[in-house]
Amino acid sequence: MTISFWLLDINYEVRDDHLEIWLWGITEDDKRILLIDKSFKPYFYVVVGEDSPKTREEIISMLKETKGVESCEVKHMKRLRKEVEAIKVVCQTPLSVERCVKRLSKMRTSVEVFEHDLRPSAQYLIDRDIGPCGWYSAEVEEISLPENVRVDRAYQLLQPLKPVDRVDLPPIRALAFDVVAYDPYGSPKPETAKIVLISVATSDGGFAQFVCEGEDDREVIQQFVDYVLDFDPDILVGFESNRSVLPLLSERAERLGLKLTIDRIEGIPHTSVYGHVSVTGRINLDMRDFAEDFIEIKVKDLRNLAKFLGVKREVLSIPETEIPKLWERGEVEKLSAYSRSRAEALMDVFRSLAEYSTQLSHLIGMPLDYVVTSAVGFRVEWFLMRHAHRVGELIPSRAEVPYAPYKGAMVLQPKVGLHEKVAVLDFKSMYPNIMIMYNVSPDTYVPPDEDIPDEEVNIAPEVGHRFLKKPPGMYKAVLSSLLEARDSIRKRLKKVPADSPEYRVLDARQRVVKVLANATYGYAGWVGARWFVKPVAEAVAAWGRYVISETIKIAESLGLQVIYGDTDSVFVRYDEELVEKFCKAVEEKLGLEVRPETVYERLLFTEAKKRYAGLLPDGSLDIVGLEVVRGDWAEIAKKAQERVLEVVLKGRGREEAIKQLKELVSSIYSLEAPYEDFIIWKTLTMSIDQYKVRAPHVEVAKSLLKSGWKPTVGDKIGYVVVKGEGKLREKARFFGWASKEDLDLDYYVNHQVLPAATRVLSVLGVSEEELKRVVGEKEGPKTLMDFFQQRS
DNA sequence: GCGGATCACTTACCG
DNA sequence: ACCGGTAAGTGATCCGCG
Repeated sequence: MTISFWLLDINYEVRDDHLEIWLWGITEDDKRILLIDKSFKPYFYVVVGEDSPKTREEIISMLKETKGVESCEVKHMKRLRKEVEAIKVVCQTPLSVERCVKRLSKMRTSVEVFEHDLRPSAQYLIDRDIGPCGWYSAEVEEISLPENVRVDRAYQLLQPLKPVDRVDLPPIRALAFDVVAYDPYGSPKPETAKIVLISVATSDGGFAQFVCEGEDDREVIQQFVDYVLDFDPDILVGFESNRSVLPLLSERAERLGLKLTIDRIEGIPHTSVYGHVSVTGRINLDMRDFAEDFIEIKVKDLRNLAKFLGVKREVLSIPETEIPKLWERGEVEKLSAYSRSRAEALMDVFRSLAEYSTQLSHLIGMPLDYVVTSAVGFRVEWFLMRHAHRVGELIPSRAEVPYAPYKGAMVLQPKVGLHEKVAVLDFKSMYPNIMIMYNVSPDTYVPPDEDIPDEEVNIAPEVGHRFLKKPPGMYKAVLSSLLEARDSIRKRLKKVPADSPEYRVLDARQRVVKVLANATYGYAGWVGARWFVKPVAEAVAAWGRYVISETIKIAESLGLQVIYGDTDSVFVRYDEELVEKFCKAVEEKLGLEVRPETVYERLLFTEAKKRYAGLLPDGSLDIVGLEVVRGDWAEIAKKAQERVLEVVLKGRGREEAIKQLKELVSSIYSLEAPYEDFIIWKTLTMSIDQYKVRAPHVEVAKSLLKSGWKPTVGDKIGYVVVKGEGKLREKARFFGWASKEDLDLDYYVNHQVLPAATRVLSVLGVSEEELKRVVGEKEGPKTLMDFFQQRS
């Protein structure tokens, strides 16, 4: 029989020394199914070196007598530019693959192995060219449900899956959950914590809450498990569920003698690659991981993510350190409202990202939960591996390569000052297009020791690396398809209102494709990449520098004054006619498309590169690189700088800017400004003991650690600076442990507000000393007496 | 032993 | 666990100084 379904998840099982691929799907008529494919065997390739003391035949016979090897077959493959004869070694299980590779390495013979480090489910998806989150039809035979498997029906797959041409989503059931834990000693630890509250919101509008009433949290956890099994979600939606929530729940359950059987095989969640928690048969999505894709969100909490995605619902916020206090005081209602708002917001967040994430998974071909968790480099690599497989290119195994820096992009020194009417001319996807145009790729690179006529290669400027003009390399093929995908998304984008959440999601999606295309260059220079070839990255950067310097020459020859430039853009005095002429000339001479992306009414440059602010025609400000857009400055300083910028760019003069700054400073000294505006947020990028200097946020993290909290790598530490003697690090306090009255206001004025404001005002000739003097003056009426004195 | 100059470390940004 | 280029603050260290 033939069935049609949407592929949700994939995993593998080894039964009686044989591999089974398990495909979890959703059918059109809302049934959950499991398809078992017993036809797939894990495999790897061996290429025998020319200098190998052992012949290919000897190696084949050695492999054939290794336990678990099914077959060895010599296949004609490609390895970079060369045609090679590779032994395809098909094994019974991943374990037998491992065994073979170990034997080969012991032989001390010159062989290269390929694909031995791909997990079976990954190899299956690549081998069969299947992308998760898409529709497929399958020839199947219904079988009885395997033991403990919780689906409507199970099948054995008889023939390879065939893709079905439809893009809609099936009726996905999603369950969002929020967990509140109580630990008298700080961060919830399995030994001392108890789960006191779990809120659950479902895609059909359901809501439930389980509150701890007894001695321990046994019942709460059991109620949650029962609810999950009863609702039977396809997707579990959580926040920080990978890093903390699910591990905590699992361990608590274990300690209580319970099993957190929330998957579809009556097993328990298990941590797999990249710290992701797998729940077999379902997709476990941690919305915290999504936040990483949105660079606009500085402090990546649920509230900010929801806000960014246009979620209307209010997300209540309680600092982590307050939760134990509330529970101890019996303020369950507060906690319950807080948790409910989070679960429901999570559901909303999921709704607004469902389309985006599934498209991403399908486009890259990675399972949904991995694609969200994985770093950009792995997404690029996955995409490349699928392409390689299609064209018979061997996928290299990951190797350890030492770090090798190289020269990157060119950045011009900006012309300091306030400029009128400035156009920014951007190259459209410069690096990808350079790679396409000059066919720069690992499989087109010609090493220096090879003899080849000059007319057959493109030679990179400065560095001299050579790349075959023909045939097209991997990067050219892959990038062309990505750029096309982006264009089609952008066409859809134009049909959607610009202020709708849908617009933002589509926009994010096209950005992901763009990021993926742009990351291909970064991938090429990443030492961890399977296809790391330094000359590829080096050549692309060199061509980039060539292109931008030629572009500057063209601009200047046309009489356009270049004010600034960075990597793939030039800033020029705007002149409609000249700019048009310029774009044409660049395209003609360099073969790359350049376009005026924005025209600023006014633009301010300090002497620093990568930092400027411009006034757009619609009256809004575009601020780049300055403190306003940085997440590690106190809000109060950012506000001050933004105000000053607005006044200056809108031409209201430096006196007005200084006046507004004075107002702001006095609002600091009078304690009118809200406490949150004084918090400085900095990321803990290493574990605490790895730091070589005692930075303020690290000292604060240490103090948190002392009182039982466990700040972990990646956490944003929020601190304020309080009155007192000594170094800054001695005056930094966790924001939850200080109040307005403790703040060292002079620090904020002299080290936050004034430097940020001076950065801008110095362009207009105001020095920090002058500003300090002016701002420090007594301003405005303070008392009745002052008031009358001023008027007289 | 002190205080400014310089270096090193750290974070976050740009494209 | 994507690249190099860049700014900027704070801590750590250097160095002259009778």
